[in-house]
Amino acid sequence: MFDALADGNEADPTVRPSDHADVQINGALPLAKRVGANPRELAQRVLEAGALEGVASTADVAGPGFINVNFAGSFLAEQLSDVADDERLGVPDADPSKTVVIDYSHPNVAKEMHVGHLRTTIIGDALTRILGFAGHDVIRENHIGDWGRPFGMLIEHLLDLGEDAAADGLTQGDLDGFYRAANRKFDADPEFAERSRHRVVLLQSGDSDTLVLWQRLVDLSTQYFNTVYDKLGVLLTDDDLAGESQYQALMPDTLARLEASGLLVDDDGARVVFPPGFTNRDGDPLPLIIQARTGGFNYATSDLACVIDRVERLHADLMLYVVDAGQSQHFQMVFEVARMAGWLDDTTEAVHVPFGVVLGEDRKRLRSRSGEPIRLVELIDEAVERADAAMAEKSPDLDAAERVVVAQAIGIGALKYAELSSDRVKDYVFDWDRMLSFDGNTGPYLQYAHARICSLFRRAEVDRASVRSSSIELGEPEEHALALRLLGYPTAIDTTLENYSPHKLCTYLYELSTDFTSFYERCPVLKADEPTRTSRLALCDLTARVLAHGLGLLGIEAPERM
RNA sequence: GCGCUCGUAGCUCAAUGGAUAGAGCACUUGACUACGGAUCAAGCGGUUAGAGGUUCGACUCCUCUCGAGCGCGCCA
Repeated sequence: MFDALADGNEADPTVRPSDHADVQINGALPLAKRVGANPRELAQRVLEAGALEGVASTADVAGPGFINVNFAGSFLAEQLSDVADDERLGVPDADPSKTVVIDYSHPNVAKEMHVGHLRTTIIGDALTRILGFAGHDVIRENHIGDWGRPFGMLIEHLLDLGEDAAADGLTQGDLDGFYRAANRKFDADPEFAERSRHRVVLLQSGDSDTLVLWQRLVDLSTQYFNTVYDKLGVLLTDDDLAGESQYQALMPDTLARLEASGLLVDDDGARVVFPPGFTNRDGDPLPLIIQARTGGFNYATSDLACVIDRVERLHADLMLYVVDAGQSQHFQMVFEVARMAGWLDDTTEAVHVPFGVVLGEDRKRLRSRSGEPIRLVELIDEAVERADAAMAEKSPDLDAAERVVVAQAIGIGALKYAELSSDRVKDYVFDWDRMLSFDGNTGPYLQYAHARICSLFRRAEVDRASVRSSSIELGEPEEHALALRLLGYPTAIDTTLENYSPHKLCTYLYELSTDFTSFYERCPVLKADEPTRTSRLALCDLTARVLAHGLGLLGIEAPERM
């Protein structure tokens, strides 16, 4: 629709929202500079070309050469009815569609899940849903920590406790207790420590009895993780498990391939690769250690094996690693080595999607009063309890069974939305009252806007599907603004995926909600005469659909009443 | 010491190099026997940590300084 600007001139075709009009078009400024013309005159010529006929109600040149456009109501209404008929709400299918492997959550076997896991799990899950809806082929990989030296002591501790007792503790969610007890014994009891070291050797050599015990630990832990995933409502299942153990067999080959490529260097008995540009404390080149002096492999090796596997077996075009920001140098080095070895290139890309720390009110890393990290399940349960208490107070007429379901949706939704609504790379302050507030950029506020629309339809006693194809008139400014916002959904998804930033989608949905409530205050729906009533119902219907859909992409439910 | 990330209203957060830096909370005021007030409208509040630079235009890009967090060789 703005071809006049592009016109083969490589002008910036960007159309963006503006305070001064529905949208502003800035392309005339850079274009004028390139061709040495006066930007205002150029913009004027663009307008006179007449491409906005039937689209704009007003279009004029402003400031240094912006083109301000206000859309004609009839044009917006036409676009809206196309979107209303579209299952995808106007969002096009990705072209090309990529195979995206996304690595997130990755808890450790026989260790508790904490707030850090909450971030990777929630952000990863939202990105999975958004990428999938956008039309990509998404493969989830939960790279659990199920291998390594601690497993010697964990297995011995399992034997000492007896399998049944151990199973009780682990499935009850006392993973830290189990781990700490094993660790204490390891430090205090030389005989236990010796058994543990021997057990590691057995595990690594593939001793079948040991593997059975190891598998038992893994099964108990993943069973527990699944209860957490279930509470959280995330997509991960056992099918997505791709633990470190699974890459052990690939590591000798990874080493061999690095050796064959000539990248591998012997350094003080260890086998390493020196990616350029990394230095250590003393200013010397910093190596990525592939094989330790002891002959053992490192997590760098495992991550490289992982890259190879994802590229060659899964045919990934894009690999996302939703891992805390503290790992960023590690990933830079791993990816650099993978590029040097030719496993990654311009068409096969690996991206670290980092996130910051969760802070307490004191702006320090969130801890419990005793200084321990807070267990994820406790956070989840408290979120639901707090939501339930709010329901009891504010919606006493909701029946008990429904309240249980809705409290889940609101509590979990609030928790997730708080994670997702600020820029993931920054640290964020955890605050129950703020996240559960019904005012501001929160989950409950968005859910409330949706529930109000559902309520409207219950009272209207009309079938939502029947108003869907009705024609829409945009008389009031609030209707116009809401329409414009609704048409912005595809762009919101696009910008969200540009940098894998779910908070962009959150911001869009929040703005949609505020636009809706402004409309709702100013424009009576049920009391309006026809055809305005039906037109407004159609606007409401589309708003609710976009809200519910967008929340769905964030992994958040949109209850019909609350 | 080196590297990465961050620094925006009192607080919590936004702002694909575009016009007068926007929201929510808090504070002040207005609307209501309410299509769910769990709301809406408005006011107050800024040297975007500081200094240079690039640009028609900088919170955004570059350089330096200050401050905070994290990482920096055989754990994962």
